[in-house]
Amino acid sequence: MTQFPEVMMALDLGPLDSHVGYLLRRAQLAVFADILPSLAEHDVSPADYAVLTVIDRNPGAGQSQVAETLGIQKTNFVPLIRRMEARGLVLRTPSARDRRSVALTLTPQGNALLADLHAAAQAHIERVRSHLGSAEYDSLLEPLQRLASVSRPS
Amino acid sequence: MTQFPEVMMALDLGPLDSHVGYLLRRAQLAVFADILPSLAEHDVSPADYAVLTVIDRNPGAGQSQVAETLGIQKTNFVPLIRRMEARGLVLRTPSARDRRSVALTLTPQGNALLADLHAAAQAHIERVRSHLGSAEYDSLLEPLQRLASVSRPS
DNA sequence: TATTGTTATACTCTATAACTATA
DNA sequence: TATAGTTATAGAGTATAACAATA
Repeated sequence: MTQFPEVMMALDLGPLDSHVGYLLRRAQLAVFADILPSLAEHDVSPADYAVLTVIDRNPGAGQSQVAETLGIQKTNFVPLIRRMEARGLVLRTPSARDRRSVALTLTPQGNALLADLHAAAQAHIERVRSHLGSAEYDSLLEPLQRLASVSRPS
Repeated sequence: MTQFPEVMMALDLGPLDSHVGYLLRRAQLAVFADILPSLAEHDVSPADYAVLTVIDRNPGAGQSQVAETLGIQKTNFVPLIRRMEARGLVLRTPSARDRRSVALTLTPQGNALLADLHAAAQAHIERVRSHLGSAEYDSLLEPLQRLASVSRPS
């Protein structure tokens, strides 16, 4: 016979426990919770990390291009990138061939910080990978890429 | 799920294109974007839908119990549940055996609305499923459940 | 002492409108 | 006309502190 548990009994989620949207949301929060402290040590948000990564891989790209790639509105991108410039992580240089746009590049400090962030991210990914098991982890990436590619801005 | 045309040349995402956290985030936004309009027609948020579902499956559960199950802080749960009560979707009855707590149940209107929401959710899930293919979709749920269960409150 | 529900509040994220200077 | 960047602002969503009533 089952006895009443001392801790609170979890409630029934019903159809939510196999709802892809609900599961994606909770899984994303759990995964972010794992890497958040490592990023916070460097005073960096997940969005900051993504921006630094994209600038590193696309030096000279314009603000709106970087913002749109990451699904960040250009209007919300301004304070984010300005803060990084103020921290000496990013260089904003007026483009010569299109004087409306600002070309983004990493400073040496930005590059050094990004190296630390990549290391932290790799350790984080290994934790997630070993939590799931390599096979299950690997099988996860492709479908997520297919879903993620839908949300690309027009 | 409708695919948006790509106007601009996409920048290189570097390691982000296989970063589980980044992919989970973008995938979650894409999937939510698909169901959001259907829910909005009923003036319901994803959180609202989840709350109604859990109350339906656990009639008489207390506020904090429902909130904690869904990872919502009890303090943020108050305006949410009060709005549902005001809309006539939820009944908040003082518990007899613990006069601190408020037992939650659905009204007939809440039940009727939830039926519509479940239908919309089912149609949404079918869109996602056919976008990914059944096999890939099915292979996605278990790892997501494993990840999502990490964030369950202790 | 601990827990349930509550208020007030602040902070982050995200969204919209409107502007400028360039193209 | 359209685009890159900007400002101001409003709305969500989420977080903490503190409290009253009850256990």
